Amino acid sequence: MLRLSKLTDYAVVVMVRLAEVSPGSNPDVQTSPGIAAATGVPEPTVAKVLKTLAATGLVTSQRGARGGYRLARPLHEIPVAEVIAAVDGPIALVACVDGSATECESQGLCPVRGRWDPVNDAIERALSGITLADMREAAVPPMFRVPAFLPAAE
Amino acid sequence: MLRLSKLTDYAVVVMVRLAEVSPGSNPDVQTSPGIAAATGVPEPTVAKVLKTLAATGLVTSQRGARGGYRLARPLHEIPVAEVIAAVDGPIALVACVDGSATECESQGLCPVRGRWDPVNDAIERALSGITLADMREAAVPPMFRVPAFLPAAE
DNA sequence: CCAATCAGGACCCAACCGGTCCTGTTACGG
DNA sequence: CCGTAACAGGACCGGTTGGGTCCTGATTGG
Repeated sequence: MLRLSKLTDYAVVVMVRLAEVSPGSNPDVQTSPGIAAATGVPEPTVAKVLKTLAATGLVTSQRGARGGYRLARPLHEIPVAEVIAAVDGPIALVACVDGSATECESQGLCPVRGRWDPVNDAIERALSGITLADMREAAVPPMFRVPAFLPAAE
Repeated sequence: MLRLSKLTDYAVVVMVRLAEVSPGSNPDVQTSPGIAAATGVPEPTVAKVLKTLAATGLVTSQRGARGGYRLARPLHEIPVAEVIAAVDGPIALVACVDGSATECESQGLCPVRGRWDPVNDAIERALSGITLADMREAAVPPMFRVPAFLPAAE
């Protein structure tokens, strides 16, 4: 249940990687192929995710040669809710949440008419309280952290 | 995002209807066709949902002639989380939550290894705090409440 | 004994998601 | 000034999964 798309998962991975950018290294931006190599996520998918994130302003992009992506804000200022909303669309568990009044065919007797709203709100709040920084800190013991290498393909 | 299946929505509708059972009327159980007629949800779908709910013990069933379904517990004792878990399976946002260690192909560098757990837990808690009774009370002004009639089909 | 109703499958269709690719457009660097 | 590297933003296609229907038992009341 509550299946959120794999793309969202990738988005988190990519953004965390974006934050782990070489401390004071050459460029302050990272390219799609670079991130793909570092994370193991297929390159086209990385590009797609990055483009989506850039469209919503979660990351900023630098076009042209020597271009790349960069975090718009530090990890601890980015709630998971924003990432999810950016990739998967707005937080909404069921089809008839608010906007679409024309949806319900049996509108007269639909007993949940907007009833999921408190649930949505509760989840929204829960998700807004967790930032990407929290996700980086938590879980995974440091011993499992890999420095980021490996060409991913073959 | 966070798309939960339409079946879950139906489940809530059906269970609320099950609770709105005629106060002290003829049978204390309701049949699938009856609920379908009252809610507008297609009858086979209602039957399917009811069977699933019965399998998880959220509703009890009476077989044979004059049989039907009945709530196992009052609405205010049933958190939405239980309904969701019953219909849509366990609460898990991403594929690699805990059990499956063989999932991650690029296991060595998967940077979110179990990182969604706190998020899952937060949602789980949020969902456990809301009961079906809350959903019935909230939203929808009483003026929109319909007594339940209409054969649904034509 | 018959009819009504639940039980539990199998099954099919459609929508959506994941993933790839292609064609601009921008800007750095020589 | 030109070539190249990288983002932008589509279109597109295939696989998976959920939504929905139906059929065949099993059970119980009249």
